[in-house]
Amino acid sequence: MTKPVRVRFAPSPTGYPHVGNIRTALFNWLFARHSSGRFVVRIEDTDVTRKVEGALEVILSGLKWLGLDWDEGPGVGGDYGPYFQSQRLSLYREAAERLIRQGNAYCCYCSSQRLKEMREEQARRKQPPGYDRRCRDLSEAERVQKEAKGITPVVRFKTPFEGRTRFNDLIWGEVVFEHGTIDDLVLLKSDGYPTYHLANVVDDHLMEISHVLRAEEWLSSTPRHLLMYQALGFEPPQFAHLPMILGADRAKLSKRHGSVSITEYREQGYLPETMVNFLALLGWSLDDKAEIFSLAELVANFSLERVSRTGAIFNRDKLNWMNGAYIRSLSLDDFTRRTLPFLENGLPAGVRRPLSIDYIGQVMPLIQERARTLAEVPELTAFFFTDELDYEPGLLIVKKMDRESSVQALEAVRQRLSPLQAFDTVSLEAVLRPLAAELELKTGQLFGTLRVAVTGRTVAPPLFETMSVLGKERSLERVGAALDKLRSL
RNA sequence: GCCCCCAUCGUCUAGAGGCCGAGGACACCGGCCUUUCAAGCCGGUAACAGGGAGUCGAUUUCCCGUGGGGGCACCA
Repeated sequence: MTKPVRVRFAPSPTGYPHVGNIRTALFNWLFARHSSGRFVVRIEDTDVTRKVEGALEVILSGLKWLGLDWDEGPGVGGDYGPYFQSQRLSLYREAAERLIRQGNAYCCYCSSQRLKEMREEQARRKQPPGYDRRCRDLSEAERVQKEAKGITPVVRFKTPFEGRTRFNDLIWGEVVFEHGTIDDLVLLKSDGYPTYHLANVVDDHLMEISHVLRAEEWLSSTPRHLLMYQALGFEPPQFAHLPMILGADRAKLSKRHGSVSITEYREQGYLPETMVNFLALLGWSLDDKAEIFSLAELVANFSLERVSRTGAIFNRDKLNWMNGAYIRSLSLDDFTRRTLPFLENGLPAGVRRPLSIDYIGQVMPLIQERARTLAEVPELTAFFFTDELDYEPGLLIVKKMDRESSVQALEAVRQRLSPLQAFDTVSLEAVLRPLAAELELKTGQLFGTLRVAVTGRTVAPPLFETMSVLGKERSLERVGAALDKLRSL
């Protein structure tokens, strides 16, 4: 009989949620949901010195944003709590003490100064760094003496000198490590907090975690963990190490590569469904065709067998494309609703607030298929909201035209449009297209000039739609302003 | 330095001995559509790093090398 699937995402509140961490969370979540298992969030707050205030909240809100809900953990509780390691200190201490009693661990009194010098010396001699085990076989008398000096020891694991540990990683297959290459790692720090290694093993066991899905960077510490499971008499979970997410230079994705926090993508106007889909495809694929997956489709199709072993570069171009595709697939209402906060934030301060929902509703259809991120919508649509257009007058003179012909064209436009009753796209086209012919201009010339007059830019949404949304009065005002600019040239 | 791992277009990847003179997607380049830009449609450029072994036959198996990554903290 197989044990029920229980997986966990175990972030450390030492910084904002890196997309790599989020990808790990996503895969854990997908695996749990696919196998009707439980997804646990456990907070690994054992590094007091690196703790970042507010990071926890950001991590959790990031998960919520993406739709990754958890069955046990912060805010929801569960039968295996507490879910903060800082509240489980006695459990780790007990485990460490037991290991000492059993002869699997020992107190180490070496100062961090000595350890540092030792590592430097090892580096100088081009030897692999590692603890030299000076305290491994201290006599009782020596220990008493050290204690008398007031030194608070750390607890180290007694890694066997001989033998090897092999395990079958669900993604990497069989992996073997010689014990001789593993030093005596610290289990309990001198401040009484456990290291990741100890806390992880103890908690994964106590929380009955069945599968550990974590990044590849943990692969080489897995044998240490296995050794600890063995010493503690715990049955280890199954391990699956996920490929790394890389920067453009193929190194582990980090700050210097630009945006790495999921919150930055949120702020930059990427949709959660884009991030989920994109991250899922970094290291996992279904077949040789499918690119766009909803969360539900991912749940239905996810499997570890289809996770690759190769690190994947985070490709911003593809992310942008995908976000554009998702934006286009949104209903107009949904698109508008999601864009609203970005408009509130991004439109020039001079634009009167509150923004008119009705007016925005008219603008949004013109921009939806052109936006790649929500954050660029304000920039793309600013001319709809501002009264004064600030642009280079020269832009009004398009290809094969000069100042005179441009003035003429805009004057003609003004004359023909002034008496218009209906200012809809059909009426506008019915007037302006013939006008171009009449003026012996290509439509591109007339419309190009007019586009600049009305929007202040050469690239904009379709002209007639734009003018229709702006309305007759404002459109003609802008034509007038353009004429002034041209004449002052 | 030591240990572990990885290796198909620029990027994400499909490919589990003949279906591959290698497929899809992004990006890029053409073309169509078109009032600009997008979107859409059509087409194109572009990869199995190298060397052995084994096989009737290797992108696909094994070995060697090469390149890359990860780890080696009282950080996770």
